[in-house]
Amino acid sequence: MSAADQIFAMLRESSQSGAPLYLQLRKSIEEAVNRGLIGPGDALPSERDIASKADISRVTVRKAVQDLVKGGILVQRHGSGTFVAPRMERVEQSLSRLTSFTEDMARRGMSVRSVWLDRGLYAPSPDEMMVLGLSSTELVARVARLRIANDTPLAIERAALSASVLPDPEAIGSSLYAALGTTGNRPVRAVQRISATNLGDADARLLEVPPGVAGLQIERISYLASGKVIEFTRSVYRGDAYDFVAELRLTGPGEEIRP
Amino acid sequence: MSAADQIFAMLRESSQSGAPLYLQLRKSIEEAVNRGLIGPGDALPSERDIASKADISRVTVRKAVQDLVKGGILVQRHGSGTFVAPRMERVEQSLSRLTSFTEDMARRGMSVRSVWLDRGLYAPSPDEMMVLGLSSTELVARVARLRIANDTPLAIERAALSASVLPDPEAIGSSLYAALGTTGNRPVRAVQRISATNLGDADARLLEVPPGVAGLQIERISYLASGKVIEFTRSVYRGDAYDFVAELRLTGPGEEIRP
DNA sequence: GGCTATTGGTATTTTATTGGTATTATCCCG
DNA sequence: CGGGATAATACCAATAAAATACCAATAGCC
Repeated sequence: MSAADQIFAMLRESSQSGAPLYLQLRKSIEEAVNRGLIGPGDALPSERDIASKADISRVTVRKAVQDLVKGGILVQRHGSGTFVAPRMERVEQSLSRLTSFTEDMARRGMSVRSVWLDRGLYAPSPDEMMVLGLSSTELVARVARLRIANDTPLAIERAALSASVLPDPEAIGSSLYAALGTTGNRPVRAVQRISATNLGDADARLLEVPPGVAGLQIERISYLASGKVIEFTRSVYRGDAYDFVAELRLTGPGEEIRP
Repeated sequence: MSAADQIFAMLRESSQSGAPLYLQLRKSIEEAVNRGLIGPGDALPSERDIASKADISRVTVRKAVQDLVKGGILVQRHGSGTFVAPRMERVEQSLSRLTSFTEDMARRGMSVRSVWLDRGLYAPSPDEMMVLGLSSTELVARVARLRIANDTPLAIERAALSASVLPDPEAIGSSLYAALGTTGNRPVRAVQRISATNLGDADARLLEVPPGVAGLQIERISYLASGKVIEFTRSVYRGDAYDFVAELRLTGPGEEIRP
């Protein structure tokens, strides 16, 4: 059975799903590539061949193929054909996003849980008054938790918010942002600072590592659409067990595709 | 059980409560999002589908959905569907910006200079052969330098490239990327990994800090348009004197949903 | 070298499905 | 009795999915 036939076989299997045709086809091709049925440099059948064999329109085939070209999985050459892109390593698209802790860990197949270290209303510290724009008569809501993946403590998150946007810290569910969303106080922008620090005694004990071990420290200030500061967060991640991955892209001229 | 079914299951559970229908539905959807049963970018069933399955009017469904849209939890696109709102995403940062140590420091008003630690052609290590796709007969170009701002050593950068793209490491001027650009080997994409590490003896001595101090470690793999790996870099920054700032923002609707 | 079949590239249109809106009926509570 | 919240009906408008027809570049043959 030829590699091309494998695509059609997979396509027939999924033909009951009710999903859009181009999505089914895209998935079939993607799988054929991922399983190595067709390797880098191999040619796909022509768009017209795929269309007639699968009994769908060529434009629909094209839509599927185009998506994969945009994703860097396939390469097309006018007048020549469509080929599997000759790359050695494909980057998951999710890497381009700075994901939340829970999402990120779930993607790595880890079970995640949190332990509350602190949840309550306090008189604000001078720092908090300044960053959050509070007066000395207002209160600050502090939320701190230990994040645990597969029974290994990975991070300590400490957030400070104005009590006016989070009057009842005890009522937070699993997501702080979801709780803010229901009251219409959703942040739309944030500035984040990543640095390295040696863990202090208290934090090291919580993270179950010796004091002095390197940790990633992330400070974040979140803003509402109005520009008002809504949240200040300082998190510390165990340096040996967690790291941040980012994908960068250069845009502009010179993006010609290799012959 | 599909994510959509989860919503209906929760809805049935609460159907005895006597609360208004749209409140029950709103809560069901909210919980499904908070628990991660449906993640950012995922589509909800159409309003008509929800209405018929839950056996309530579409306007009632709409009332519930609208509340969540106002709260920023969901996003609707006319003619397209209802989706879970995207979370904060990283603002695109140009490759040159992150790598250009010189520029970054100049912006902070510091004088910058570099000291070459190593520049030459070597037989590749197994790691380098694998990442760069070299055979054992090819050579690898290694470039290492100590970056100094205001007479304080701040970072050690070690890069490895195929000798075919950088035949003469000695000829590099101030910018590695400029040297690559002139030979047509400009990277268009890079994947970068940020983590924390305790500095070893050698690196600590170069950076003039005690051994064991926390450092930011950045590993980067750069790709050409063809997908070929062109460069592998590992840099260590002094954690106490340098940090990375990233701006995040909430992207609006209209982005491509998971290819 | 030039012709031609074959390849990908593009514009336009049709149709089904989606969210958006105005109007009306109903219930509860003061 | 009225006012607000709740819910249902019927219709409008935007979008995406898919098909048709045609344009343009490449490869390969003569």
